[in-house]
Amino acid sequence: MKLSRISDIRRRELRQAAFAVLEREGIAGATLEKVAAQAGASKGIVLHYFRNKQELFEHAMREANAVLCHAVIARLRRARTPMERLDAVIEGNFEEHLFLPPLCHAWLSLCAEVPRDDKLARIQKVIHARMRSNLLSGLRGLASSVEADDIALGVTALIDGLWLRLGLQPGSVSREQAIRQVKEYVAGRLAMRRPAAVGLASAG
Amino acid sequence: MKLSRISDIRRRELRQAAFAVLEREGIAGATLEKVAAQAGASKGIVLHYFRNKQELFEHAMREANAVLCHAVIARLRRARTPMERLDAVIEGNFEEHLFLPPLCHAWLSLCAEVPRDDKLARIQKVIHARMRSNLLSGLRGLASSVEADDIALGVTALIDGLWLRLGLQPGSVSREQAIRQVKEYVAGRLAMRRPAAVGLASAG
DNA sequence: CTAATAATTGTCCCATGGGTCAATTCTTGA
DNA sequence: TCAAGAATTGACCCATGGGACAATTATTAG
Repeated sequence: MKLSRISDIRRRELRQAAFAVLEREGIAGATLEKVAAQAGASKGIVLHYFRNKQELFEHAMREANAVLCHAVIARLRRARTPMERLDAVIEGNFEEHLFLPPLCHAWLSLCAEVPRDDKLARIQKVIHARMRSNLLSGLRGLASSVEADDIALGVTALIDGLWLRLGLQPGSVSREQAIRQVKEYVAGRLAMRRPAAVGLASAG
Repeated sequence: MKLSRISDIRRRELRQAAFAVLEREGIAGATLEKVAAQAGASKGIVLHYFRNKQELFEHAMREANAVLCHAVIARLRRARTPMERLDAVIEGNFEEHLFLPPLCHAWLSLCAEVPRDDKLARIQKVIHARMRSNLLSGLRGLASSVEADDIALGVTALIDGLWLRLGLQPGSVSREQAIRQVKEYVAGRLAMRRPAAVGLASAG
C-alpha cells in the first residue's frame, strides 16, 4: 500500500534533516523546530513520525552509520586478498564525500550523548563490532588471532582519532594523509611482529 | 588583598563544578542551576563570577586541560633520553586517575562544541600544539624531522582514539592496553623507517 | 460522490533555562 | 562601631523548547 510508503519517506526525510541540523548546531542547539524547518515541515509532523526527540536522533545516528557502512561494504565486495580487504576498510572510512568536517561534527555530538542514552550506546556498540569484524576479515590472514585483535583495536582507535582531528581542526588532516597514516600503522605493526618474514632470526 | 582571593577561589570552585556537571549531564544537559547546585551555591553567584554560560564552560575546558597537562609535564621533567620523553608523554596521557570514563565524557562534550565556539577552538588548538611539541621533543632524537612530524600526528590521533573508545565503551580498553598500543605504534613506525639502524643496508 | 482514514498544521500549555536586578548579608578597614 | 564595598541570594522576566491536541486538509477505497 502507498500509505506506508509515505510514512517511510517522511521518516527518512526527517532523519536526514535531523542529521543536517546536528551538523550545523550540535546536540545542544538541535531543536525539533529547527529539524522541522530543515525538512520544510511543521514541528508537529516531527512528533507525528517520531515518539520524541530522543528517538529521532537515535534514528539519525542509524542513518549516518548506514551511509558510512555502505561505503566500506561496497569496497569490501571488490576485495580479494586479505590485504585488499584491509585497505577496503581503511579507504572506505575516509571516502572523499564522507570524510568532511560537518559530518564529523554531527558524529561527535552523537558520541557525546552515548553515555546518557542506552539506545545510542547500543547502536555505537553494533557499529564498532562490525568495524572490528570487517578489519578482522582481512587481518586474520596476516597475523595470529591475538595479534589481529590487537591491531584491529589500534586501527579503529587511529581512524577515530583522525576523524576527531578533522572535526577539531578542519584542514589539519587530509583524506590522503589519513589513509597513509593508517596504512603505515598497519605495515609497521605487521612488520614488527613477523621478523621471520623479513629474513631476521628469532627475537622475543 | 584577600577580597580577590575569594573571587579566585569561587571561580575555581565553579569551574570544577561546571566540569563535574558536564561529566554527568553532557553539554546538552548542563545548566547553570545544576552547576550552582553542584557547587553548593545559588545560580546568581555563577553569573556573578562568569559573564555567561559560554565563558564558564570555556574556563572549565582550560581547567581540565591544565590537569591533563600537569601530568605530562611532571613526567617530562624526569625524562632524560628522547625515548624517555616519548614515554613520558604517552604514559602521562593515560594516568590512572585521569583515564576514566566520566572525564572522557565531559571532554567529548566540550569537543563537540568546538566547531561552534571560537574560544573553545582556540583552547583546543593550543592543547594540540603543546601535545605535538611535547611529542616532538622526544621524536626529533629518533627520526628525521619529516618523519617525526608524521609520527606525532599518528600518536596524537591514536591517543585521542583510545580515549574515545573509553568514552564510548567504558571497560573496553584499559590503561595498560592503551599505553601498550601507543608504544607499539611508535616502535613499529620507528623500526620501519630506520632499517639502517637495525643493521640492514639502504632501502627507499 | 462520499465516508473513512491518514497527513499535516497551528495553537496551546507548561517547564526550564539564561540572564537581570534589587535587596540582603558578610567583611573589613578605619 | 560603623560605613563602604564585596559576596550572595532570591525573585523576576522573557524566550524557547518539548510535547499534546483539536482542527483542517489530502487521499483513498467502495
